[in-house]
Amino acid sequence: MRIGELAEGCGVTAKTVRYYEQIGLLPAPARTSAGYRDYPVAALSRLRFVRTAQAAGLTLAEITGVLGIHDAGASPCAHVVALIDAHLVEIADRIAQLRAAQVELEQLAARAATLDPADCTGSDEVCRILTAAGSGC
Amino acid sequence: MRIGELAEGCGVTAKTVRYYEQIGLLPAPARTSAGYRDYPVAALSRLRFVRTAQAAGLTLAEITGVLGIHDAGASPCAHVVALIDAHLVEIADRIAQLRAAQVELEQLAARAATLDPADCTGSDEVCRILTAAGSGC
DNA sequence: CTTGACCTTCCAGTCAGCTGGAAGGTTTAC
DNA sequence: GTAAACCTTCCAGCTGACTGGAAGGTCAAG
Repeated sequence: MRIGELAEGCGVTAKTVRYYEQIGLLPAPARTSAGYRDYPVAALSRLRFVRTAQAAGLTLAEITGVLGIHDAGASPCAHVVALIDAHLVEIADRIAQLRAAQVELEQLAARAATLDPADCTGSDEVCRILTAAGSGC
Repeated sequence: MRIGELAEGCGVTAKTVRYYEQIGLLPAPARTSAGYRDYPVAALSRLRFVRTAQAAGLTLAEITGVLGIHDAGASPCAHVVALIDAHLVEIADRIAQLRAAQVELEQLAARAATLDPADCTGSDEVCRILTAAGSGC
């Protein structure tokens, strides 16, 4: 199978496949006499796995790790479960952060509605909507 | 005021201040005879504004825009309100995405609990926990 | 007078995951 | 035979917000 066929079969570009090979995510395939990459059918399922794992939120580095464990003949289950748990924690954190930002921005929007632009132009401050906001720094 | 003092006064590094100047976020200050940057006290409030706006979720490019409007003598209120609204939409989208990912991962974790690693080692698949997951590709 | 903390410029790299383009070789269809 | 579609390598760039380091100049304290 040539690279374009493999790529199309998984919804990626040939460029992406070469990139995956370059970073060690996919093994270097055999070559035809003309130097074209010649993939076995099994490459399809490996690449599909990569996309699936990526869709589940794993990074390419993590997927490389999972594949490495698999290729070493071991079962990556425990590793995968740990990765999933770690990602769940990350996602929960990120949602909490976004929620906080949301509350903050909604307050700013509410504040903006009470301000008259005409009151701001002469001010030293850049923008009164934002100035008193974070109060960090 | 020297760069280190300004930076420390706002909880950033001198490198960051130079970077902000480089991308046009902060104006180039006066220099001492030795070539050191010499900031007016007002630089503190401008830099603080940058950090506040950043904490509110605005990108440096957006903050540059807000400052530009201010420096041109206009009131950036309407612009700021539009930015805030846009960010609220973005945040809502992002939270929805994360929630979907969360549900997906929780299902995977639940599935993992029902699988026996011993069943996997001999398989052609890389990992049964993930394989049937996304079903995309 | 020397030590150390501070400052300067410039160049390059980090993270992640690709993507674009140049310059050239191969295969396939008409 | 020729045009289009495919393949190859290599190098560079993108996003965003910095950060690291080299090589050198300056300032304040003891």
